[in-house]
Amino acid sequence: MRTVAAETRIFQALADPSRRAIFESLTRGEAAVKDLTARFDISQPAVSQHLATLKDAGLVKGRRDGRCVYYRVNPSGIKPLIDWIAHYRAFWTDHLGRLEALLGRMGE
Amino acid sequence: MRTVAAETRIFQALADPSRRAIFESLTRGEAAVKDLTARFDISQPAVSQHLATLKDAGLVKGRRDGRCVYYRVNPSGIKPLIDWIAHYRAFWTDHLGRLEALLGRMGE
DNA sequence: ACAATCAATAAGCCGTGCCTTATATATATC
DNA sequence: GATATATATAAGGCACGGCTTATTGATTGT
Repeated sequence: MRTVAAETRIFQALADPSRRAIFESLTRGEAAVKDLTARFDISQPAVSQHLATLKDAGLVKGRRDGRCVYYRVNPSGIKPLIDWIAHYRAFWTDHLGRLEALLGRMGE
Repeated sequence: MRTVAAETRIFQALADPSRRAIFESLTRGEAAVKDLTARFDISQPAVSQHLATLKDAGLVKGRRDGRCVYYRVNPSGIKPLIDWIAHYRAFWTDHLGRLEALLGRMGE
């Protein structure tokens, strides 16, 4: 088994629409596997497998509470992704305005 | 054939290590297919296929000059990716410091 | 026109990815 | 302890992705 770069795991994890939808759903708040299974039109094992992939990429974390396992976004998980983009900042300096506006909103 | 979201195409395009390496190589400057073929240990058709995928995702652009076709990064190509990340900014506010530093460097 | 160079396309192989159903494991309840 | 609920794992099917070699297309030069 080969070691895979963090960026590769993150890009691969977010490349699948179903998995990205699950991740986006979790950004709206913590949710149990059964909640996500109810939300999407795929089987419970499929949801668990997607969550395992997201967890392996460091994008989410799981917490068991009784019978349920609640998943939530790991805020620092997308750091490698941000770092990767920042590394090629020379190519998106034209987005500077957008970023400044973003920083402004974040200061509120 | 199904329509695929822009973010999906971008994530999928950057998920493959070889393809991401080609993209990163292009951030160092324009290059012809033959240059990239010499740089990486894959066949010329493989390089062309990767470039087609990157182009389809809007990440690169091609320009023919004589027999050679030169590819370069499309600066606005990663905008959907930045927008996607920004949409979940609530989860990376802890990276604010890094971003501010980044903006500082970009102002130089 | 012919030959040489560069790139794209075609066809096929093979591994991987995502889904399913079936089963196992863990926890709670009766 | 037995049953029910919640999740994870196992196994298999099937499509897709990335690579190869072979070929075609485009451009240049002799």
